[in-house]
Amino acid sequence: MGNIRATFRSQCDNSHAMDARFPLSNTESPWLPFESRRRARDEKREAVLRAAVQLFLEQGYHRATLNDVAKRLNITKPALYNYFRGKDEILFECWSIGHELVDDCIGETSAGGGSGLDKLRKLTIRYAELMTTDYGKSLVRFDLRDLSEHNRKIVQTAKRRIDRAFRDYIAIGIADGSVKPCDPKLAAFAIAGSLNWIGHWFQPGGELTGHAVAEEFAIRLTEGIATTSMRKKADKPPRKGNVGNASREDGSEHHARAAAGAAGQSKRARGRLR
Amino acid sequence: MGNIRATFRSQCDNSHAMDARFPLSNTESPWLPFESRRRARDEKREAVLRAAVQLFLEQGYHRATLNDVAKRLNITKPALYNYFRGKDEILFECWSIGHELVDDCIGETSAGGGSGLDKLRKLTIRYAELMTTDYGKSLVRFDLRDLSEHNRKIVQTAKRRIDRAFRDYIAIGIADGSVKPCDPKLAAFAIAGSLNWIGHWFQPGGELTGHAVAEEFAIRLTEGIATTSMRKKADKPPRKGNVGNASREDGSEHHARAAAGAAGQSKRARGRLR
DNA sequence: ACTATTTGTTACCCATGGGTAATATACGGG
DNA sequence: CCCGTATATTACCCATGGGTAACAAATAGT
Repeated sequence: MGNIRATFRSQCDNSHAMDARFPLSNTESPWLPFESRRRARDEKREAVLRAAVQLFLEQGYHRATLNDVAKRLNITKPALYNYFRGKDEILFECWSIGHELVDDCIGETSAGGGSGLDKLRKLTIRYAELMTTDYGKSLVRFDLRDLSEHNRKIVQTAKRRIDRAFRDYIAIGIADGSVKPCDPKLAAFAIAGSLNWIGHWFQPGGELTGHAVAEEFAIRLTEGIATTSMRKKADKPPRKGNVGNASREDGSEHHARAAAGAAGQSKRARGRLR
Repeated sequence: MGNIRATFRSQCDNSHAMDARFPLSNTESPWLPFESRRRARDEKREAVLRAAVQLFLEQGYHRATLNDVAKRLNITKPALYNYFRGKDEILFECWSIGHELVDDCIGETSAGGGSGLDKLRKLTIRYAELMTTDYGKSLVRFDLRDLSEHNRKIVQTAKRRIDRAFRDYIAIGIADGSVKPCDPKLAAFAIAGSLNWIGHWFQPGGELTGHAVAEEFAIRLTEGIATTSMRKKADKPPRKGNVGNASREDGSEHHARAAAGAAGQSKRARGRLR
C-alpha cells in the first residue's frame, strides 16, 4: 500500500510541485491497520474485564489480586496497566458493562408497547436473566465504596435511574388500571430486591437455567400487584441464548456497544490511555 | 455487713482451731465479685461488637480497620485482642448475634399457631424488621469468605436453616390450603430476596420506620401466593420498640441470650479467652 | 533492514493494616 | 503491703498487594 512518505519522495524525484497533502496512490487507507490494532487492543481489554469480573465474583474484590487476574490471562500484573489505570477502574468498567446491559433492557422495554404491567413484566424477565450473568451480578455484588469518588457518583446516579424505571412502570400500571393501587416506591423495592438477590444465589451450573428463573420470578413478583390474574402460563420452551457474557462470545458486540452512549458518563471505548 | 477478713480474725482471737475453709459468716459469696468482673467484661465485649458492626456496615469490612474500631471505643487496637482472637472473629460474632435474633423469630413463629400462610407472614414481618437493624444487616451485608473455614461452615449451615424455615412454611401453607400451589424453593427465594435486600437500602433516619416497611412487605410479598386476599389492612398504630440494637439498650439482654444455645455451634458466652 | 510505538517483563517501592512482644497500670484478694 | 491477674499501652514486625521504573521483545510502517 502506498504511504505518504513514498508518494512524497516520488513527487520530488519527478520535480513536480504537487502538494504532498494529495497523495496519488490511495488504494488502501493507512487507517485500516490502525483500526485493526485498536480493535485487537479492545479485545484484550475486554478479555481483562471478563477475567476480572469472574475473579471478583469468585473471590470478592478485595481478595482477588491483580496478580490473580493477570495470571488467569497468562500475563503479568504490570501489563494490565496498559489497559487500565488501576484496580478500581477495572471494577468500574465491569460495573459499567453491566449497566449498559440494564440500560438496554430499560430502553427496549420503554420503547415497546403494552400496559404498565406488561412493561413491568418485560423488564422483570430481562433483568432477572441479566442477574444470572457475570456482568449482571456486578451490579449488585460489588461495593460502591471501592470506586473513586467520581465513578461512585456515576454509578449512584445510574442506579437511581434503574430504580426509577421500576417505579415508573408501576405508576403507569396504576394509572392505566393494570396494577393494583400501591406505593410504587415500596413495590419497586420489593420486586427489585428479589431480582437483585438472584445475583447472590444463582449458580450457572445448578438445576435451574437463568431463563427458567426469570420466567418464574416474572410471574411470582407481579401476580401480587396485578389486577388480571394471568394464569395462562405460556409454556414456550426456554430460549437457548444467554444474555450478557455468553452472547458476547459470538461476535455480536454491537449489543453492548449500542447503548454505550446512553449509559451516562460511562467512558468506555475512550480508546488508548497514553 | 461483716466482711470475711473481720470474721476470720475474730475466730483466731478465740483460739479455735476452726478451718478457714469453712467461714462462719457467708452472707456474701466471694463469687459475686468474680461474677461482676465477668459481666463487666462481657459488657465491654458487646460494646466492641456494637462499634465493630457499625463500622463494618458504614465502611465495609475491609476498609474498616481495627484501629478505627478501637478509636471509636477510646482504646487502642491491641486492647481488642483481650476480647477477640482477631478481626474475622469479631465479624463472626457480629454475624452470630444477628443469627440468634433470626433464630428467635423462627422459633417463636414455629411455636405459635396458625396456618402456613400465617406463619409465613409472621416470620416475614419479624425478619423484615430485623433487616432494618445493624445486626440484622450483618446477615446479608457481610461476606462469608472473610470468615475462617470453621466459622464459614457454621454460618452456611445456619443460613440454610433460615432458608428452610421459609420453604417449610410455604410447603405447610400449600398443604393446608392457605397458600397457592407453587415451587416452595423459588417462592422462598423471592420472598427472602426482597427481605434481605432491605438490609442494603434501609437507612434508619429515612422517611420510613422499620416497622412500617415490615408491615408493608409482609402484605406485598405474601398477597401473590395467598389463597385468601387479606384486604382488611389492620390499621393498628406502629409499635414503638425496635428489635435488635435498640432493645438491647434497655437491659433486657435475655432476648438475645435465650436462643444462644439454639444458634448452632455459636460459641458466644464462652467466657474469657485465656 | 531500520525505527518508533506498543506491549510485555523483571525487579522494585512502600503504604497499609493485622497481629505480637514487652511493658505499665489498676485492682481485687490475702 | 504485697502479689497475681486483667487490662491497657507503646513500639514493633511483616506479609500483602497496589502501583511504578527500567528495560526487553514484538510489530507495523517506511
